[in-house]
Amino acid sequence: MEQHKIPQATAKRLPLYYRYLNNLQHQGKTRVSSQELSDAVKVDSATIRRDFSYFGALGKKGYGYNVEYLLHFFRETLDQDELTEVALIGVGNLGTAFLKYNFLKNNNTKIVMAFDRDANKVGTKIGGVPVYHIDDLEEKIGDIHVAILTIPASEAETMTERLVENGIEGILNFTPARITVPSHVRVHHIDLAVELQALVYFLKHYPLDNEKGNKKE
Amino acid sequence: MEQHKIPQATAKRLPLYYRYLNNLQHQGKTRVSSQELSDAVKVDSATIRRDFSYFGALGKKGYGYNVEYLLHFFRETLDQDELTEVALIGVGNLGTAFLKYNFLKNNNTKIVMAFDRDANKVGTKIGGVPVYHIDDLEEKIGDIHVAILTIPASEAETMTERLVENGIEGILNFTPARITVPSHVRVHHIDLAVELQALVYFLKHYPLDNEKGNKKE
DNA sequence: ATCCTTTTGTGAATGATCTCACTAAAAACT
DNA sequence: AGTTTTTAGTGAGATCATTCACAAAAGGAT
Ligand SMILES: NC(=O)c1ccc[n+]([C@@H]2O[C@H](COP(=O)([O-])OP(=O)(O)OC[C@H]3O[C@@H](n4cnc5c(N)ncnc54)[C@H](O)[C@@H]3O)[C@@H](O)[C@H]2O)c1
Ligand SMILES: NC(=O)c1ccc[n+]([C@@H]2O[C@H](COP(=O)([O-])OP(=O)(O)OC[C@H]3O[C@@H](n4cnc5c(N)ncnc54)[C@H](O)[C@@H]3O)[C@@H](O)[C@H]2O)c1
Repeated sequence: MEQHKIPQATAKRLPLYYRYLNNLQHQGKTRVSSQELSDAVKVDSATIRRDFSYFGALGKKGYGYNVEYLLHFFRETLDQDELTEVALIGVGNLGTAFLKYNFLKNNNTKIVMAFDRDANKVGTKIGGVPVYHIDDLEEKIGDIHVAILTIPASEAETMTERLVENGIEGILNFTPARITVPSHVRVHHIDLAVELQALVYFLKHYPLDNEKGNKKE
Repeated sequence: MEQHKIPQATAKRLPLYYRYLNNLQHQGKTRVSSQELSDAVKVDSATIRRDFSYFGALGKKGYGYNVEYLLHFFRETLDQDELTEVALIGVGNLGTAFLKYNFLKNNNTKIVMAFDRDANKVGTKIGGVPVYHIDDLEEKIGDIHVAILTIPASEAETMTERLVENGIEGILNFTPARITVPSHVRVHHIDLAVELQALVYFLKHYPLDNEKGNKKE
């Protein structure tokens, strides 16, 4: 609850850095420069150095960064040791895919329960995660504070109210609905149809160069 | 290939506006104010007016915007009449979910074919979309220029090269790998594990207000 | 026709993020 | 030990995006 100084843009890149540093460590690399990192994660090297600098001087001039040290540092900063439990609401196409995916790899989050209103799904386990009836939400949710929302858009608003009443403070919303929440609740929207449409729009209206080279975003 | 003036941030919101305006029309509404729109899509009303203003004066002072006219205008701007065909690479958990989802609702994009290397999947149809063997990519891809990538991260770099050689210019990448592409190719990353981790990070480190009200992002 | 209300469109201020370009420190080399 | 090379950290400026706040236009009412 401390660091107010880290820009949101930086915070969003931290998990990315963290994951790549993990890869490096598994490969046995002990040092890395901002330029190498830049090539790998496709973020400008100056931006990477700036990002790291918000946490103090983590590197050594003329040497780069020590992978081990950086990882150790980020593990603390990103609370990697502390597991955050997540509930998934709506075991449909998308929800099922998430349940089968192991978010725990390089990650400190775990889906520990799922809810649906379809009696055929209730009682089963998908990817090791138990599926409960949505009517039992109040009973089962415990002190989980993060939810993934993968129900039809028409259900989103009502469900959100219910989730918030039951202590949810963070929602990853895959529904196209733009849900309304009290100000202490944080919602991140991932709108796949919009992403696809935006990509197509950029392709048509923002022509890129025609030569070799790299571009991000 | 004209409007260079529209900020990327604006371009990304256009599909969102478009979809909501469609809803309004189906509800029979003929006019809408920037404030109403703001409440619905959770974007500041001044931002909405600014966004629209890049396209000229689309509204009337003291009245708002005519839904029909705005829709007509966006339909042209977003090339809604022109269907963009998309290929999906990797019919696994996530890929299957996308195939079963109808992106065409309020949308001008359609997944028309999928590829996998798993013989059990090849030859089937999922959500009406034929699944071909990845070896037949060159033969089947035709002049599709947009691909959705849902294969394992380890395959991403090689597959990307292959896609680009076969005319792909836009990639929606769900793989954690940050792929390298020539500069005429556009990649949008959607990294679900990062999104989840970022949400958790924000929850822990960026406490929000404690009272009632709305907040976006 | 006049007045009051609504709501756009936008100049200017603010805020956020990114990037250049340089200093200084450490490493690597000779 | 001295020289060269590498590379972090950062001040300052550039770029991009959001928001304020208000004049002007149009609608609606009487
Ligand atoms: N599948 C995709 O590729 C995709 C793409 C973009 C957006 N989305 C959005 O993601 C959401 C889920 O999509 P999907 O394809 O998985 O849909 P789906 O219909 O396959 O799954 C929805 C699930 O939610 C359950 N459900 C419905 N109402 C519920 C309630 N009140 N409480 C608990 N469970 C309830 C249903 O039983 C079903 O299992 C939708 O809002 C959709 O618009 C999906
Ligand atoms: N499922 C999720 O919720 C989730 C979440 C975050 C990220 N991801 C990422 O999305 C990607 C796909 O995830 P998934 O869960 O669907 O994986 P998956 O293993 O279920 O599916 C991968 C599919 O790709 C196919 N494939 C593998 N190599 C191929 C190749 N060279 N050519 C063609 N097809 C090939 C496989 O046969 C399989 O059907 C992964 O990179 C994963 O990290 C998935």
